[in-house]
Amino acid sequence: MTQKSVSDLRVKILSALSDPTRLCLLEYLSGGEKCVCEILPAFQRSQSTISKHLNILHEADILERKVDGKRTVYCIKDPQVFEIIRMVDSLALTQISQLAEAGRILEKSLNNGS
Amino acid sequence: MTQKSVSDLRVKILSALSDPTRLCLLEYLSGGEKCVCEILPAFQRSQSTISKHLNILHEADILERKVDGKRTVYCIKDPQVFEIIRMVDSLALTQISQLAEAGRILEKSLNNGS
DNA sequence: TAAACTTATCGCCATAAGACGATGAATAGA
DNA sequence: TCTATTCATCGTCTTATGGCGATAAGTTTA
Repeated sequence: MTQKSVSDLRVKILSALSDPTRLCLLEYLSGGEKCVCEILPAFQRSQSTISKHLNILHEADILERKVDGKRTVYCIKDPQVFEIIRMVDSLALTQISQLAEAGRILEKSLNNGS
Repeated sequence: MTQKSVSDLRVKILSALSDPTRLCLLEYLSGGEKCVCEILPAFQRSQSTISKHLNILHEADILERKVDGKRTVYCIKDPQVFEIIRMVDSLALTQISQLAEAGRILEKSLNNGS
Protein backbone atom coordinates (compact mmCIF):
# COMPACT_ATOMS: atom_id res chain seq x y z
CA MET A 1 0.00 0.00 0.00
CA THR A 2 0.97 3.65 -0.40
CA GLN A 3 2.91 2.29 -3.36
CA LYS A 4 4.47 5.41 -4.79
CA SER A 5 5.84 5.15 -8.25
CA VAL A 6 8.84 7.21 -9.22
CA SER A 7 6.73 9.26 -11.59
CA ASP A 8 4.26 10.17 -8.83
CA LEU A 9 7.11 11.26 -6.59
CA ARG A 10 8.65 13.14 -9.49
CA VAL A 11 5.53 15.27 -9.90
CA LYS A 12 5.24 15.75 -6.15
CA ILE A 13 8.82 16.96 -5.85
CA LEU A 14 8.54 19.26 -8.86
CA SER A 15 5.25 20.70 -7.62
CA ALA A 16 6.75 21.37 -4.21
CA LEU A 17 9.61 23.22 -5.88
CA SER A 18 7.45 25.30 -8.20
CA ASP A 19 6.62 28.09 -5.80
CA PRO A 20 8.75 31.16 -5.06
CA THR A 21 8.08 31.16 -1.32
CA ARG A 22 9.08 27.54 -0.98
CA LEU A 23 12.25 28.08 -2.98
CA CYS A 24 13.11 30.91 -0.61
CA LEU A 25 12.47 28.62 2.34
CA LEU A 26 14.89 26.08 0.94
CA GLU A 27 17.51 28.72 0.38
CA TYR A 28 16.98 29.97 3.92
CA LEU A 29 17.35 26.45 5.29
CA SER A 30 20.49 25.86 3.28
CA GLY A 31 22.24 27.65 6.14
CA GLY A 32 21.31 24.82 8.47
CA GLU A 33 18.28 23.71 10.45
CA LYS A 34 15.90 26.35 11.77
CA CYS A 35 12.81 26.35 13.94
CA VAL A 36 9.60 27.91 12.64
CA CYS A 37 9.75 30.87 15.02
CA GLU A 38 13.14 31.66 13.55
CA ILE A 39 11.90 31.34 10.00
CA LEU A 40 8.77 33.44 10.44
CA PRO A 41 10.32 36.91 10.84
CA ALA A 42 12.38 36.33 7.68
CA PHE A 43 9.24 36.02 5.54
CA GLN A 44 6.42 38.45 4.91
CA ARG A 45 3.79 35.76 5.24
CA SER A 46 1.41 34.73 7.96
CA GLN A 47 2.36 31.94 10.33
CA SER A 48 -0.31 29.67 8.88
CA THR A 49 0.93 30.24 5.35
CA ILE A 50 4.53 29.45 6.23
CA SER A 51 3.44 26.39 8.16
CA LYS A 52 1.53 25.15 5.15
CA HIS A 53 4.48 25.69 2.81
CA LEU A 54 6.79 23.88 5.19
CA ASN A 55 4.34 21.03 5.32
CA ILE A 56 4.22 20.76 1.53
CA LEU A 57 8.01 20.50 1.43
CA HIS A 58 7.87 17.93 4.20
CA GLU A 59 5.20 15.90 2.40
CA ALA A 60 7.44 15.85 -0.66
CA ASP A 61 10.19 14.46 1.57
CA ILE A 62 12.38 17.43 0.89
CA LEU A 63 12.41 18.72 4.45
CA GLU A 64 12.86 16.78 7.64
CA ARG A 65 10.81 17.78 10.66
CA LYS A 66 12.06 17.34 14.21
CA VAL A 67 9.93 18.30 17.21
CA ASP A 68 12.07 19.69 19.99
CA GLY A 69 10.11 20.66 23.07
CA LYS A 70 7.66 23.36 22.16
CA ARG A 71 9.33 24.15 18.90
CA THR A 72 9.60 22.41 15.56
CA VAL A 73 12.82 22.34 13.65
CA TYR A 74 13.03 21.89 9.90
CA CYS A 75 16.06 20.96 7.87
CA ILE A 76 16.99 19.90 4.35
CA LYS A 77 16.69 16.14 4.11
CA ASP A 78 18.89 15.64 1.07
CA PRO A 79 21.16 18.36 -0.35
CA GLN A 80 20.61 16.76 -3.75
CA VAL A 81 17.63 19.11 -4.00
CA PHE A 82 20.02 22.03 -4.48
CA GLU A 83 21.59 20.24 -7.42
CA ILE A 84 18.15 20.24 -9.04
CA ILE A 85 17.65 23.93 -8.43
CA ARG A 86 21.13 24.67 -9.69
CA MET A 87 20.38 22.84 -12.95
CA VAL A 88 17.14 24.76 -13.39
CA ASP A 89 19.05 28.00 -12.90
CA SER A 90 21.55 26.86 -15.45
CA LEU A 91 18.79 26.25 -17.97
CA ALA A 92 17.26 29.64 -17.16
CA LEU A 93 20.61 31.35 -17.71
CA THR A 94 21.00 29.60 -21.05
CA GLN A 95 17.57 30.89 -22.04
CA ILE A 96 18.44 34.44 -21.00
CA SER A 97 21.69 34.48 -22.92
CA GLN A 98 20.00 33.06 -26.01
CA LEU A 99 17.40 35.80 -25.74
CA ALA A 100 20.11 38.45 -25.47
CA GLU A 101 21.90 36.97 -28.47
CA ALA A 102 18.69 37.03 -30.51
CA GLY A 103 18.25 40.66 -29.52
CA ARG A 104 21.72 41.56 -30.80
CA ILE A 105 21.11 39.81 -34.11
CA LEU A 106 17.76 41.54 -34.54
CA GLU A 107 19.23 44.95 -33.80
CA LYS A 108 22.07 44.39 -36.21
CA SER A 109 19.75 43.39 -39.04
CA LEU A 110 17.55 46.41 -38.40
CA ASN A 111 20.56 48.74 -38.61
CA ASN A 112 21.81 47.18 -41.81
CA GLY A 113 18.41 46.78 -43.45
CA SER A 114 17.19 50.39 -43.44
CA MET B 1 11.10 45.52 -20.55
CA THR B 2 10.00 41.92 -20.15
CA GLN B 3 13.01 41.77 -17.89
CA LYS B 4 12.91 38.24 -16.58
CA SER B 5 14.96 37.50 -13.55
CA VAL B 6 16.48 34.07 -13.11
CA SER B 7 14.20 33.37 -10.18
CA ASP B 8 11.08 34.14 -12.23
CA LEU B 9 12.29 31.82 -14.96
CA ARG B 10 13.16 29.21 -12.37
CA VAL B 11 9.60 29.12 -11.10
CA LYS B 12 8.23 29.13 -14.64
CA ILE B 13 10.39 26.18 -15.67
CA LEU B 14 9.61 24.20 -12.52
CA SER B 15 5.87 24.89 -12.86
CA ALA B 16 5.94 23.75 -16.47
CA LEU B 17 7.60 20.52 -15.39
CA SER B 18 5.26 19.81 -12.48
CA ASP B 19 2.52 18.10 -14.43
CA PRO B 20 2.39 14.43 -15.43
CA THR B 21 0.98 15.05 -18.90
CA ARG B 22 3.70 17.56 -19.71
CA LEU B 23 6.41 15.22 -18.45
CA CYS B 24 5.00 12.55 -20.74
CA LEU B 25 5.05 15.01 -23.63
CA LEU B 26 8.72 15.71 -23.01
CA GLU B 27 9.50 12.02 -22.88
CA TYR B 28 7.58 11.52 -26.09
CA LEU B 29 9.49 14.34 -27.77
CA SER B 30 12.81 12.97 -26.60
CA GLY B 31 12.57 10.72 -29.64
CA GLY B 32 12.81 13.74 -31.92
CA GLU B 33 10.54 16.45 -33.20
CA LYS B 34 6.88 15.64 -33.74
CA CYS B 35 3.88 17.47 -35.15
CA VAL B 36 0.76 17.84 -33.04
CA CYS B 37 -1.30 15.45 -35.14
CA GLU B 38 1.34 12.82 -34.45
CA ILE B 39 1.36 13.53 -30.72
CA LEU B 40 -2.42 13.52 -30.26
CA PRO B 41 -3.14 9.81 -30.78
CA ALA B 42 -0.46 8.95 -28.21
CA PHE B 43 -2.32 10.79 -25.45
CA GLN B 44 -5.78 10.26 -23.99
CA ARG B 45 -6.50 13.95 -23.91
CA SER B 46 -8.47 16.31 -26.07
CA GLN B 47 -6.74 18.26 -28.80
CA SER B 48 -7.32 21.54 -26.97
CA THR B 49 -5.81 20.16 -23.77
CA ILE B 50 -2.69 18.89 -25.51
CA SER B 51 -2.34 22.16 -27.38
CA LYS B 52 -2.50 24.07 -24.12
CA HIS B 53 0.11 21.86 -22.46
CA LEU B 54 2.42 22.23 -25.44
CA ASN B 55 1.99 25.97 -25.22
CA ILE B 56 2.90 26.02 -21.54
CA LEU B 57 6.11 24.15 -22.31
CA HIS B 58 6.77 26.54 -25.16
CA GLU B 59 6.15 29.59 -22.95
CA ALA B 60 8.69 28.20 -20.50
CA ASP B 61 11.14 28.01 -23.40
CA ILE B 62 11.43 24.26 -23.01
CA LEU B 63 9.94 23.42 -26.39
CA GLU B 64 10.61 24.99 -29.73
CA ARG B 65 7.71 25.49 -32.11
CA LYS B 66 8.12 25.41 -35.88
CA VAL B 67 5.21 25.98 -38.22
CA ASP B 68 5.51 23.85 -41.35
CA GLY B 69 2.69 24.31 -43.79
CA LYS B 70 -0.54 23.33 -42.13
CA ARG B 71 1.16 21.53 -39.31
CA THR B 72 3.07 22.62 -36.26
CA VAL B 73 6.15 20.77 -35.14
CA TYR B 74 7.43 20.80 -31.60
CA CYS B 75 10.86 19.78 -30.39
CA ILE B 76 12.99 19.93 -27.27
CA LYS B 77 14.87 23.20 -27.23
CA ASP B 78 17.63 22.22 -24.82
CA PRO B 79 18.30 18.62 -23.77
CA GLN B 80 19.49 20.02 -20.46
CA VAL B 81 15.87 19.67 -19.36
CA PHE B 82 16.31 15.91 -19.23
CA GLU B 83 19.21 16.35 -16.85
CA ILE B 84 16.83 18.12 -14.50
CA ILE B 85 14.26 15.36 -14.72
CA ARG B 86 16.95 12.74 -14.24
CA MET B 87 18.09 14.47 -11.03
CA VAL B 88 14.53 14.61 -9.73
CA ASP B 89 14.18 10.90 -10.41
CA SER B 90 17.40 10.31 -8.61
CA LEU B 91 16.09 12.14 -5.56
CA ALA B 92 12.82 10.20 -5.76
CA LEU B 93 14.71 6.91 -5.89
CA THR B 94 16.74 7.92 -2.86
CA GLN B 95 13.50 8.65 -1.02
CA ILE B 96 12.02 5.28 -1.98
CA SER B 97 15.08 3.33 -0.89
CA GLN B 98 15.18 5.24 2.41
CA LEU B 99 11.54 4.37 2.95
CA ALA B 100 12.23 0.71 2.26
CA GLU B 101 15.18 0.77 4.65
CA ALA B 102 13.04 2.34 7.37
CA GLY B 103 10.48 -0.39 6.78
CA ARG B 104 13.07 -3.12 7.29
CA ILE B 105 14.32 -1.55 10.50
CA LEU B 106 10.78 -1.20 11.82
CA GLU B 107 9.94 -4.80 11.02
CA LYS B 108 13.11 -6.03 12.66
CA SER B 109 12.46 -4.10 15.86
CA LEU B 110 8.89 -5.39 15.99
CA ASN B 111 10.09 -8.98 15.70
CA ASN B 112 12.72 -8.54 18.39
CA GLY B 113 10.63 -6.44 20.70
CA SER B 114 7.68 -8.78 21.37
C1' DT C 1 -3.03 25.15 37.57
C1' DA C 2 -2.82 29.22 34.84
C1' DA C 3 -0.65 31.86 31.43
C1' DA C 4 2.41 32.33 27.61
C1' DC C 5 4.47 30.46 23.65
C1' DT C 6 4.92 27.73 19.48
C1' DT C 7 3.07 25.54 15.67
C1' DA C 8 -0.46 22.82 13.09
C1' DT C 9 -5.00 22.76 11.39
C1' DC C 10 -9.58 24.58 10.04
C1' DG C 11 -12.65 27.40 7.38
C1' DC C 12 -13.03 30.77 4.13
C1' DC C 13 -12.04 33.51 -0.02
C1' DA C 14 -9.86 34.69 -4.48
C1' DT C 15 -7.30 33.20 -8.14
C1' DA C 16 -4.95 29.70 -10.98
C1' DA C 17 -4.94 25.40 -13.37
C1' DG C 18 -6.64 21.46 -15.92
C1' DA C 19 -10.23 19.52 -18.59
C1' DC C 20 -13.58 19.70 -22.40
C1' DG C 21 -16.32 21.10 -26.64
C1' DA C 22 -16.99 24.70 -29.90
C1' DT C 23 -15.23 28.07 -32.74
C1' DG C 24 -11.79 30.36 -35.71
C1' DA C 25 -7.86 30.90 -38.77
C1' DA C 26 -4.64 29.15 -41.78
C1' DT C 27 -3.04 25.89 -45.25
C1' DA C 28 -3.49 22.05 -48.59
C1' DG C 29 -5.83 19.58 -51.84
C1' DA C 30 -9.86 18.66 -55.01
C1' DT D 1 -13.48 28.16 -54.88
C1' DC D 2 -15.04 24.65 -51.85
C1' DT D 3 -13.75 21.27 -48.60
C1' DA D 4 -10.87 18.95 -45.45
C1' DT D 5 -7.12 19.15 -42.32
C1' DT D 6 -4.49 21.01 -38.62
C1' DC D 7 -3.98 23.54 -34.67
C1' DA D 8 -4.71 27.64 -31.50
C1' DT D 9 -7.92 30.05 -28.84
C1' DC D 10 -12.30 30.96 -26.37
C1' DG D 11 -15.83 30.08 -22.96
C1' DT D 12 -17.13 27.26 -19.27
C1' DC D 13 -16.88 24.09 -15.56
C1' DT D 14 -14.56 21.88 -11.68
C1' DT D 15 -10.79 21.34 -8.76
C1' DA D 16 -6.39 22.87 -6.78
C1' DT D 17 -3.59 26.35 -4.73
C1' DG D 18 -2.12 30.24 -2.00
C1' DG D 19 -3.39 33.56 1.20
C1' DC D 20 -5.41 34.96 5.74
C1' DG D 21 -7.41 34.96 10.57
C1' DA D 22 -9.18 32.08 14.11
C1' DT D 23 -8.80 28.17 16.67
C1' DA D 24 -6.74 24.01 18.73
C1' DA D 25 -3.13 21.28 20.73
C1' DG D 26 1.10 20.63 22.87
C1' DT D 27 5.03 22.51 25.87
C1' DT D 28 7.20 25.40 28.89
C1' DT D 29 7.19 28.76 32.54
C1' DA D 30 5.20 31.28 36.42
